[in-house]
Amino acid sequence: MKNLEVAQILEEIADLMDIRGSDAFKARAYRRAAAVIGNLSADIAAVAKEGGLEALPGIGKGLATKIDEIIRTGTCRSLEELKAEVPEALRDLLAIPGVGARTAATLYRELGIRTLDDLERAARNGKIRNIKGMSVRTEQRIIDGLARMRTRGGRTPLGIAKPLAEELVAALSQLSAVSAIDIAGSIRRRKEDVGDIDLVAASARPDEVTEALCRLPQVASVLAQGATKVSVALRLGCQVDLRVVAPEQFVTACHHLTGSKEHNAKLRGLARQRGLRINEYGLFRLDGEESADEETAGMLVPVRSEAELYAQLGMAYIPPELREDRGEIEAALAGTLPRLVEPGDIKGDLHVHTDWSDGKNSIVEMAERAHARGYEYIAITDHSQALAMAGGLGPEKLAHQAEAIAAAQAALGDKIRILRGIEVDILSDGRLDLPDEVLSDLDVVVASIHRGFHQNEEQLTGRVEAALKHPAVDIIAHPTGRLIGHRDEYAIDLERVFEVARRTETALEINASPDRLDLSDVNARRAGELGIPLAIDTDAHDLARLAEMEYGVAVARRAWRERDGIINTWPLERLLRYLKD
DNA sequence: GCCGTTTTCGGCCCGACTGTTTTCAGTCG
Repeated sequence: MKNLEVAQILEEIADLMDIRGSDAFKARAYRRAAAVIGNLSADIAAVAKEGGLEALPGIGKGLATKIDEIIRTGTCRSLEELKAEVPEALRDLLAIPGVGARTAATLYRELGIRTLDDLERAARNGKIRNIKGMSVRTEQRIIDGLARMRTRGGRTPLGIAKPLAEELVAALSQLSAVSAIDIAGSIRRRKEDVGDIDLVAASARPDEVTEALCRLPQVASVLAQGATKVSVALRLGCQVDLRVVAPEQFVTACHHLTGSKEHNAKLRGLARQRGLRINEYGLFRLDGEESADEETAGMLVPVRSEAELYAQLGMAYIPPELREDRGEIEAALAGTLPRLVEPGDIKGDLHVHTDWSDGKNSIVEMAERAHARGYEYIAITDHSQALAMAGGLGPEKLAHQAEAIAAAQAALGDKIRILRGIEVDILSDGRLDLPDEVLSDLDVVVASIHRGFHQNEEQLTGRVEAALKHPAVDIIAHPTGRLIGHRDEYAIDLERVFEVARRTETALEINASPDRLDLSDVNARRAGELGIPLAIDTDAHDLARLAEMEYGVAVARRAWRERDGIINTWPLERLLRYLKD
């Protein structure tokens, strides 16, 4: 039983409790435990075996017993009892923005709605508006929310899919039958969410490899199994396709299965013009004659790497993140591909939280970890006072924090520079949540919106515009407010934001949290092309999430960005000059 | 259900916003 699976079961219990109307604090305790286990680096089953569950924060006698039961049996009595009382399918309704536990319970009680289909039918037939406390507008919001969920349907966020894929690769690479194995598909291209996990293995004994995958503990069921290809469903609800090829076919198979489909199609057309043919089994010279549909027809042109493959087609190597047929093939032919920013270029993180607001770790801990990651600097940017629920800082607390930062700096010496910052709320009227003289005293001011999402486009854009024009503001964080698979961008005129950001030379953030990735690849590309400085920040609330920088860098790469356009690749001196201006 | 110790019971990040209401429940972060 994996940590994430245990966490999901605890989440399920909490959701069902909320719908049932149990004590909200009890449900919260389950959620807290789920989060603790989900973020745990140690294996929960091992912890349980050693009797260490109760040592974990938020887990006492009661939960420890239940977690034990879950690890042993895959479920627990209280979950089964809840399921008998509350239709499990009601949980799906919670995914709709604006529908919480109470609404879900009401919909079930009043209209017998259990599933998303039930809900849609009721909404379209105008049944919702008749419920006390609901209206035509509520009905419309539900219809809109449903439509959005459907288009997202079944996709897994990169932040979940990639670690899962890596786990499978680690397991399968142990096999003696496997000479090479790698992740392909949209995970390798670092798309923000993926339809399934694609793996490619090289082996002379393919059936041993496909068999091994089917037997992995993560696998719930086998969907299809052939000689060299197998599809399985994971217990976490994600599909995996594994393709096994001969070792000499590994490079071209990886390339083929990395895609995208559109990129490959264009590449194959180009190859054909040059008398070549590409498929998953290799690169072949056609020698004038069309020798039927035999896969291996023509003469094999050996390629030892993808770079060689692209070279054979007369173009520069195209990194996976660019393979979307968004102009990369033309650029590679012309030799004008950008030199993409790399994880190693990042010299600091300019948006992180500590235990001064809603973060988990101390200033020193965050700075130490940033140093361990090889950074030159880190900006401490806790929330401002308007976010009371996150323990936001007012002027006084901020002044105290300045002392703590100075002390941390003294303790760390010249290992890393700790910058004093704030993530200041852009209030509903566009003012900032702290006085100008407080903001101007800081090294880094990150401004962002945390409330009033439902304002109209004029209002929201106006707020961001006002923040951009504020002389103290250096970076606008998560500019569109989206949460991947959960909440759309709010109504904001990005073109206008870009125009003002360009004029004021204010940086826009690529928020690296896999929940956000905001700006998105497409928006970041547009911003970068306009010459707007970008900052890739993790918004980390604990040590582990500082590592999510890789996802932000991936977005920047998918956005065709080079190092120089990212302000936190700059050396400290240059960054400080920029922040001062 | 967890936690602390000024409390083994009674708190539990808590305020803003929204929409539907005439005083507030539900949702969100």
